[in-house]
Amino acid sequence: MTKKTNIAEIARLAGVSTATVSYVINDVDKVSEKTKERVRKIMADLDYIPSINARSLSNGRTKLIGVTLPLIAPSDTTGTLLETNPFFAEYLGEIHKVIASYGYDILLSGIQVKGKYKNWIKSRGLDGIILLGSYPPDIYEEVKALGIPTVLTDIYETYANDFHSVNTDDAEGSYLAAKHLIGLGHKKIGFVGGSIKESPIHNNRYLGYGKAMLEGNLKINNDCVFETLTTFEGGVKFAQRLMKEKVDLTALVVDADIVALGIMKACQDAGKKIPDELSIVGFDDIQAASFTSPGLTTIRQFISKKGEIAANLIMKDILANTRTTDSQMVKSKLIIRGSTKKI
Amino acid sequence: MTKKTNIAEIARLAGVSTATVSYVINDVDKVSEKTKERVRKIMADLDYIPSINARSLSNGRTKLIGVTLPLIAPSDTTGTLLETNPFFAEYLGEIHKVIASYGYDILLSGIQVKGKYKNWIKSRGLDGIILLGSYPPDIYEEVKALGIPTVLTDIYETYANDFHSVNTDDAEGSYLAAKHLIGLGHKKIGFVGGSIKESPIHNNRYLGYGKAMLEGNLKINNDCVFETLTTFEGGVKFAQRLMKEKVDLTALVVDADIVALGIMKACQDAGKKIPDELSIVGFDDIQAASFTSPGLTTIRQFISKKGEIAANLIMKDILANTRTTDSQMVKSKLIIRGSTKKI
DNA sequence: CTGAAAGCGCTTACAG
DNA sequence: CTGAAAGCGCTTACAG
Repeated sequence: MTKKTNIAEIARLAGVSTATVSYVINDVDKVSEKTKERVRKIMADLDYIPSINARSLSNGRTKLIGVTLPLIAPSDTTGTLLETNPFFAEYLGEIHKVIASYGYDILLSGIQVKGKYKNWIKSRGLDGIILLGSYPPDIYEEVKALGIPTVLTDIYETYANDFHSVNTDDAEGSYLAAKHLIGLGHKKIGFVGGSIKESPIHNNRYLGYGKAMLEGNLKINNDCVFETLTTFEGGVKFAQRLMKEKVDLTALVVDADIVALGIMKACQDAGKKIPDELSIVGFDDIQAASFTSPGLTTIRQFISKKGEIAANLIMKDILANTRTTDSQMVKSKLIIRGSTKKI
Repeated sequence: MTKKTNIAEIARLAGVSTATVSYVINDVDKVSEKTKERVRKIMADLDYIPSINARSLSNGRTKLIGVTLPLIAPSDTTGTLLETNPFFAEYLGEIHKVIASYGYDILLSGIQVKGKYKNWIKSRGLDGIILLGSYPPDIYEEVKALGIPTVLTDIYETYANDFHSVNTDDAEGSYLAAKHLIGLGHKKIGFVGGSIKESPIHNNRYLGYGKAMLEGNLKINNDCVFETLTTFEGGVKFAQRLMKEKVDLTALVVDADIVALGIMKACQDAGKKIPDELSIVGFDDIQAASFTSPGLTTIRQFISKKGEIAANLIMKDILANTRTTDSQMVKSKLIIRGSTKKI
């Protein structure tokens, strides 16, 4: 490895000061076109690339944005999360795409220990952070104290108002799902969701379903609302219970594709035909929703749209050095495949 | 925001020099236990966290590792890649897990323009890079010139010898797949793979299949070896052709799950029963392989194992400041689900 | 065991 | 339009 060329060497070769070289690098309008040319030529010849690191130290910007994933179970890692939930990968990728166009990079992390997270942000000098999913409330206090641009994703809690936030219109999504089933003539429609009482997201999805049922003059009782873990296994177990208890439903609004796929698989493995004996609508439109036969009718979340919005919100604050708090809602859309049928 | 406390302030408060504080931070064995205690106490009280950035500038280590994804099509982004190929997400996550335990972080990138990639590495001062998948040959020249620890993944080409490399035993994998089918009594077994001639990975998978066929005294002719795009759509199109041309095969060794899933879906949608009319074995064991009904019999790649190895190889070189070139091969394993059946 | 000081590679008022 | 110099927050020989 040849010794790294630095700004001093460029300055020496160009016969100017390091300040002037710096101005050229940053395209500060203080240097004559002639000098600029000369300096640029030398930089190109020496294949000189300024160190972002050194720049950060003097101007206080690292051009680094932290993206944080919710490690809930002790066994969760950023790996298992990225692997099992396609949402994160797509969101992450879209953020990367936007911020890379500004010369920014992403630093990935999960949150394990509370204080450690804050220290990580400080030690790396992150310019901003984007949080995916929800965390223990005190995390938000910590983040707020940091005072850096922050975007929250899929958070409905009140502290969302202290930051930028990006959401999917969850209620509208399951409303569309239920409406679709009602339009197909279904009357006994169940709802399957994650912890409805504790998670505002799941609760909103439940409310959208409820609204559609109400409009359709259909009854909701305790026998048609179910809670499961939001995993494939959760869906499998639910379906097994459903079949065993012979619950009398012709259709299901499921608030996550991963669960809907589990239900579908368990039913099919047991010989229960989808959609002939049971219509199913999912939520998310993950890639695998189109892999099954029949394909899963679902509510598409425009994840990349959300990622793009999140990235732009944070870049706006970083570049303008402001601390605004926008809240944006992204529409969802019904995608009809083969898992739903007229009754 | 309160003003950032720095090492000078700690030194002042503790009545020592900044050098001493630095020694305490780095746990250099030069300071008396008593002084250490005092300094540590003050650091804790002030919630002081050293800037990695500043440290990097003086010691030359950024504690940053670049992970690079192969953007092949012009429309590829890190996002679409992470989303459509679960391999990347899992690999990335596992690397993250390992290096995070050393206080390192990951910087993500795709390779679009050649020179830009090199400049990115230089400007960020990355301590090492891990490349997933294959790239145009000149990229390897560039990377080599950089002289930083580098790990290649799934590369068989000769330049792999200049770096660390991690591979799956591809040939063994499809050998196991074909053996399984032969054991079930199949004789007319086809192979479906990506560009067999151009990609050593696909070629190796093809060779494994060939070896098993040979051992089983089964014929391979041009009518039973097929090339497709390694995408879900590629699988769908192949299956449609297969059914239209009424190719006389009872089983398929497919060299990627994503393709196998496309084949299965197209067959099922057309009323062709899996595994009754056609047995299928995939390769990879992506998450969706267990979502379908029947589940996909496949060859599991131990992706997280590969990620762990890659991360450890690079950390070893970084910490010891060496440039070694190990080459590691990870075994694969047959996972039997419902897509294969005795004939 | 502890400190003074140079250095890492930049930026940025300030002066001219 | 250009430069001298201080500063960003650390580390690290070197000296004692």
